[in-house]
Amino acid sequence: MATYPFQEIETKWQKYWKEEGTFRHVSPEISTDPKYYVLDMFPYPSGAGLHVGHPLGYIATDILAKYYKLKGYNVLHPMGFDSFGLPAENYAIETGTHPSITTEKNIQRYKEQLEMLGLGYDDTAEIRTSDPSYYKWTQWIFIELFDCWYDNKLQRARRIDELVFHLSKNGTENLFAVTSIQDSITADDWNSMSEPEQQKYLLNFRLAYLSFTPVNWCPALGTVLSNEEVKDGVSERGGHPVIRVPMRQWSLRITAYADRLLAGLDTVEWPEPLKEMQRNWIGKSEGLELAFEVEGFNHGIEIFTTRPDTLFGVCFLSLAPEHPLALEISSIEHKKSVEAYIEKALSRSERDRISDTKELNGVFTGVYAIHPLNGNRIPIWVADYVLAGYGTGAVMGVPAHDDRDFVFAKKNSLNLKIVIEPNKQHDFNKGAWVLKEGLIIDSDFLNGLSVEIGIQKVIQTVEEKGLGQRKINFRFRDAIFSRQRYWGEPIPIIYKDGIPYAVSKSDLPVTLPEVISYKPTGNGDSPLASISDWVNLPNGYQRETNTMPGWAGSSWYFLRYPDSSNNQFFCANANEKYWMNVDFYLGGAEHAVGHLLYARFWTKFLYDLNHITHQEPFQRLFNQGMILGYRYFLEVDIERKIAFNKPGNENKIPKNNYKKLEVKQDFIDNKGFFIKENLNLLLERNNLESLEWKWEDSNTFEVELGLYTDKMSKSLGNVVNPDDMCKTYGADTFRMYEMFLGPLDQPKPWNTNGISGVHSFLKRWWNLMVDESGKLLLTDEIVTNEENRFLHQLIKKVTDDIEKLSFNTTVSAFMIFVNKMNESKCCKRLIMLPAVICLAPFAPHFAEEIWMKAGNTRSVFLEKFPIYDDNFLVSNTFEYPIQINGKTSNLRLSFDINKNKDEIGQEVIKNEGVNLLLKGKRLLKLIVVPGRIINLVIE
RNA sequence: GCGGAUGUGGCGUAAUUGGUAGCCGCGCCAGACUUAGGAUCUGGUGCCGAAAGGCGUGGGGGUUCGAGUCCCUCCAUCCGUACCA
Repeated sequence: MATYPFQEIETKWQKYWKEEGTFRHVSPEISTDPKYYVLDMFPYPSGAGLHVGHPLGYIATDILAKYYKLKGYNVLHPMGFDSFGLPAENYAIETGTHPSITTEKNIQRYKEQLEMLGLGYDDTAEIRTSDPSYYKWTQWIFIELFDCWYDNKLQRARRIDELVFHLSKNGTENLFAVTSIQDSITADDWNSMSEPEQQKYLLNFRLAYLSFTPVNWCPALGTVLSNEEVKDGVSERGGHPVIRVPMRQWSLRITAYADRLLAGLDTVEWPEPLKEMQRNWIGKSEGLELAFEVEGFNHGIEIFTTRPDTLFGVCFLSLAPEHPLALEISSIEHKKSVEAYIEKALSRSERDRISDTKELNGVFTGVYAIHPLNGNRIPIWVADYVLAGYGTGAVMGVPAHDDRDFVFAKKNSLNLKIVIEPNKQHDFNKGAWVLKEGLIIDSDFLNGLSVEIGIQKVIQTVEEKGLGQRKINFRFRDAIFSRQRYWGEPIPIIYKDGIPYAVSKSDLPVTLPEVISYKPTGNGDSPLASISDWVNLPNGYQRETNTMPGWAGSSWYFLRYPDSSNNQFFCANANEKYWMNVDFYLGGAEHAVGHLLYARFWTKFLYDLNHITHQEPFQRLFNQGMILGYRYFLEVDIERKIAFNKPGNENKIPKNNYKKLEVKQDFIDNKGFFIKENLNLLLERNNLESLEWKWEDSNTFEVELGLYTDKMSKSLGNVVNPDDMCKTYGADTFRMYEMFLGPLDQPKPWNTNGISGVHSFLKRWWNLMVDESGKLLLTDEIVTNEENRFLHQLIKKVTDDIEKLSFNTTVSAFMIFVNKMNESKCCKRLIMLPAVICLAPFAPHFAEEIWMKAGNTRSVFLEKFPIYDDNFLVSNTFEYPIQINGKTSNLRLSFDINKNKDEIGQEVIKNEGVNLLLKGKRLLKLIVVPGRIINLVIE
């Protein structure tokens, strides 16, 4: 029997494709074909190399790319590396190795692995974010952001020049700009400002701006993080605590684009849950902003509410600890306690804040506000459940109709006033009535109105009286853009007397200088700050020493691939117009609110400046499910010193006695059972006394372990590499097996149990077509209708399934096909060669080898994908299952496919077998669904 | 709390979108070839039952001639998010 020489053919064709450039894209100047741009999410080249989870998506996009190529498209399927980032830098801090060296090594390893899998990435398009020829353009885009402001009326970014012109003519009159300040100025005010004053003022408008705001400071990483990089109060990378401290930082005014980021979601084909996550993250809410006067002060406190209908139910006001008026208004006798409270609240870490979200504490300021509509006196409190960064940093407390206000009022013995009539069962001793149902009561001119109408009426009244206005707020914040780290893009800014100016575009890139130490200084300066001859320019100016965050380079990289070596522009217009946007983008859902939001923002911004022609970067997006790793544990009772032979004892023994001991691979035999002799060693590893232990069942030799499934990660030690699999079974088997595992979007634990089945399928196909001497057995015999039907069923299935990304079912369709062909030992040219073309996207080396053996001289990927013919798919009879009252019987009756309902019905009634089934019962109804089923309804 | 997803044999899964539940593969059982098998081939394999037959898509209810699929309700698991006024 011939062996299937996968090792030999895989290296052979990988080399051939590389030399021939088979999978390179064609420039739009030359190509007349439609384009197809497939993209994988940008990987960070980590030192661990690829694990089996990464290729899942890469294989899927590779199949798409190869399929579309066979369909006649000009395909761009590139790969690059998001090569700036913390791991390489942390490694540099530990070892002194320059991050670029580590990064280069890791990239080489990634590339080898990708090639080993037969992934046909276009090597001419490869990019790296840490390459100066790339980050030159990242810096260039930053300068464009610095040079723009956002016009709310035109709903687009405009040049700062135009803003300056407007200010000099009209001041802020008729200016609908997104800005950090509320004050209005006149043209005279503007014109009388000095140059530094003007520049300072303009920072309130620039889309890349410098501001002094509370930021997520991570002492362990020595850097500031964006909201998207903080999870549960700790850093997403490394899990270090994060605290809020005010610092001078670069931010990007992404909030200006909030509405367009929301609206754009309706134009793209993304999974609905992902769109929903972005909508929630942006968090648009409509409400009323209004001012309460403060007794004894001449300025009021602005609050924001989405429930203005409950305005008459206000029992207190709460200010965020950071609120500028919090201390100022406090009465003399309360000043001390307020001060102490604020100090304590501000020094708390984010994690502490989160850990007691149920505890709503606060402190009374000793002063009262005046209700703007009924003149009532309302106590003002300071409370840290009020966030400084949202709305106005102050809220009106309506304990009867808001959960938090209810808890706060109860804790601090404040009043509760009911202004919406709840349903009868509701008990105000137990909680607030928060539903927007019921009629308004005790509220002057609102009495008897519904919530919905009440809201509109209050807003209208308040606006008429000039007390406040309708307002839309967004949950998400401007993105903090500076990092106090070494291994990132330098921010292209220089300071003249403390005022930031953009580096001239002709001086880009601002390259990263060499440093002696990669360590963050810990006082908020980046390592760059210590290189004084880099920082201090000959003309007396200073360079910005912060670097850009990890997401800077990935926010526009998809625009670079179509023209990756252009050094005149980030992407020539013709190339951008032809290739963008990305037809198919595949990656994990973890980028939902970070990368995907920033990339959309930069795309819209570049569109506003006419640099590109598309507003949305990714037309169709798909999230692959994560591949999970297994870890194993053994259950023990530490009190009675018993080890269990089977998992599932958690609830059988007292909680304090129960323990799960993690078992590493070295204590597990090749059937997955625990090796009993290792019990003592395991106990010692877990620092347990190992004497006198017993097995629950000492007679059974096999010990089943419990399973944890979690994300594959180096730290959990559950990572599986594709390398060994590829060596044993070959890349084609590995590719098909990963696809065979199940639907692409479902998370699934990695499990190699089935890989031999996929491998023997390929072997069967090989043996069907190739004899022992390696010669192809193709024949030119006449093809039967049945064989044609099997072939065309296959073509149809593959075509349909690829469009749906249902690759697992495609693999099984190939298996069914080969099983059928094997039954008759069919090796006919007209059947087998089209099937090989179908297989090519999935098992490219296998297909290429057979294709070339068949006497062809150019790659199978230069062929045309076969098209199925419906005429071969239909058979002329259908075997109807016969149901009695909806239950399927054993009886089957064949009828011509073209026979209509009535004809079939007539014959069914006459049929002997049917009458036997009826057992003499009366037939009430006969249902015939042509091509599907026959159902007899009897009494 | 809120939002989303998922639940089908021992396991991974499939089901023409309301029409024969369990395709394909793993595992398991039996057999063939073999010095040997973690190779290959053949047959079997949802569960209960000797069989006839009955039961069966997380649980309960409903719509329908007919429900894995639609509706209501409950449960479990996973993911995201969290004081957003």
